[in-house]
Amino acid sequence: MKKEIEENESTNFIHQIIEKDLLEGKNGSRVHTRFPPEPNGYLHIGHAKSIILNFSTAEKYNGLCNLRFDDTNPMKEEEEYVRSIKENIKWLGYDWEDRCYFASDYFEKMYEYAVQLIKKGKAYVCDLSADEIREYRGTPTQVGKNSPYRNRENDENLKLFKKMKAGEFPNGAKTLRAKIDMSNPNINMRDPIIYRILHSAHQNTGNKWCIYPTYDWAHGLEDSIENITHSLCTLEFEDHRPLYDWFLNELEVYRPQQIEFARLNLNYTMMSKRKLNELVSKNYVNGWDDPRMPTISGLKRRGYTPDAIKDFIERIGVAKNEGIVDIALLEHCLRDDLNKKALRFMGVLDPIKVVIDNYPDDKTEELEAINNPGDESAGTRKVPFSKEIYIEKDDFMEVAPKKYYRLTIGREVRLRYAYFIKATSIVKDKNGEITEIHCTYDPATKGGNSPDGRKVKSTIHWVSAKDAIDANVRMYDRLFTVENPLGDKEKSFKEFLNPDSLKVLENCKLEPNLKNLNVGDTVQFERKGYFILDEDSTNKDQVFNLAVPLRDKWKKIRRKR
RNA sequence: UCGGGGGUAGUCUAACGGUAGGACACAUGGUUUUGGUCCAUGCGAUAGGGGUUCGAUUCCCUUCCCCUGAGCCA
Repeated sequence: MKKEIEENESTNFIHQIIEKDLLEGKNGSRVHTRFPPEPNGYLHIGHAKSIILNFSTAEKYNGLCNLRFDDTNPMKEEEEYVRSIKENIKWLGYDWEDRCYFASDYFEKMYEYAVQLIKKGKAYVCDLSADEIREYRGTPTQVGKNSPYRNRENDENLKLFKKMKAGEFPNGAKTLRAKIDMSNPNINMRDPIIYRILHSAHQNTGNKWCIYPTYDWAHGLEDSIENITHSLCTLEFEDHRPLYDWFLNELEVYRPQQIEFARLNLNYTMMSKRKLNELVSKNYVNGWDDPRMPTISGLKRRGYTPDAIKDFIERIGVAKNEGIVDIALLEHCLRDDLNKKALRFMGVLDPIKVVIDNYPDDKTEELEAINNPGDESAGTRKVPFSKEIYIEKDDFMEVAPKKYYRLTIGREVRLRYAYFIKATSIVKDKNGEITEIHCTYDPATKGGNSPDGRKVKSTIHWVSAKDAIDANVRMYDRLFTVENPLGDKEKSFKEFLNPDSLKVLENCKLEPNLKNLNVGDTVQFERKGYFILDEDSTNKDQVFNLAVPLRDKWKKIRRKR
């Protein structure tokens, strides 16, 4: 066991704690984690960090990880979110087996525990209003004062609590509070509320309950009931740990260990569920799975793979420093993964016609192309070639700057897997726009090799005009123009939305082999980037989403000038 | 000045008293039928000040900076 652990190179402070516990035989040397989402929104990449941490930690130590919905607030939660959360976790490649639980599964038990706490004299029913409770609570620098209801007899508390449960009081009329210490410097310990009255139907329990447990009361109990060993959560719950411990200790039940880590932040996007919701509801983006969204559904539709996301999460590590990770790392992980897996094709995104004057009018050749230069087992394919082809507009320049290696009048370049061609003349329309480039080809260079050994400065991609298939390609860019869209106190994040985050190219010409793709397949368009076939495709028209562009040295050179 | 947490290259992260290392980013060169990939090289950090020690990112003291907490949200 120990050897296994040492062989695994990735380490973080949580795993160090676990390994120490294992060595000491704590919890019977068992590891059991859980991922506890509230079903009140879609999961984002920040949640992916938690999912991957919890599931992979369990995996690493031969333990288990539960999926548990923390559904203690019926006002905000919906079945639809439960569905999407399950789907996202499965997509990431994790399996909770038969251990999908709901906080609401334990409502009865939680109620009994509350009764127990009352009987112990450690909880009381309070009649203070929300405003009054706030006043009595004090401030960080000022102690609170006891509620006038704090010293009710246990029997009266019990009676009242039963009436709360029976629905005899309106919302907000009463709460059940833990009796701890109104002068505790930790505000969470100043007689926290553990039950509130909410006459609201719950998606699981219907109208059975009109009192609902608060997070602090519910969460530790859920962990305890499920025999969780290590309860991993984000830093903002650090202040709640004393309360987590207090409840379980007072109840004298099994107490898991809560460990807090820093949540993930990414630049040029944001993780706020509420604000992401606003982008969706006000149509700044096209739904939760818009490929520009940092949601797991959005990432999936963008063309991200579970492997790339896992690799990313592994690389950023787990610590207690709150940092902002560069989204370039996420993109790198995707390229890294897709470079190994994606088949290459030629697609001209912004086409201009090239006529090869000395090529026979009606001839079509099938030329052999390599599917993945890094993976011989991916094989080869045939690509049709003919007299008229399309190339990218920016692969030709009438006046070529110094470091421009591509096609220009008089210069010879290679058409990938085809022939060397040399530009001879251009045709322009009345606006001075180039409409056609005329070239000659060298028949001896078939396949792209020159028998006389002459070199060419660049290789460009192309598509046979008469064989091309049409497609729409959605070019995505970062959603925001600034690293931290929430970082400006005066301006709304909406002012930093990138107006160019989506550009639709409607006249793309693709090699015919792409016809056989299925929705969700990801490919590389050579020299351009990785693209995924989107679900909006029809039999007639394919729609591709840019997942991530290839690194582009020429772009850098151009930018410098 | 109340409580809790945190400060290691531009970014994220390791080193647990013993050569400050890795990844991304950036830069330069090589290979290349993708200005991709790959390979090589370079750049570059312990917030400040004291102390303990043969030796401190690590332990102690102190100053500074950042985050977080006053929901019947989670």
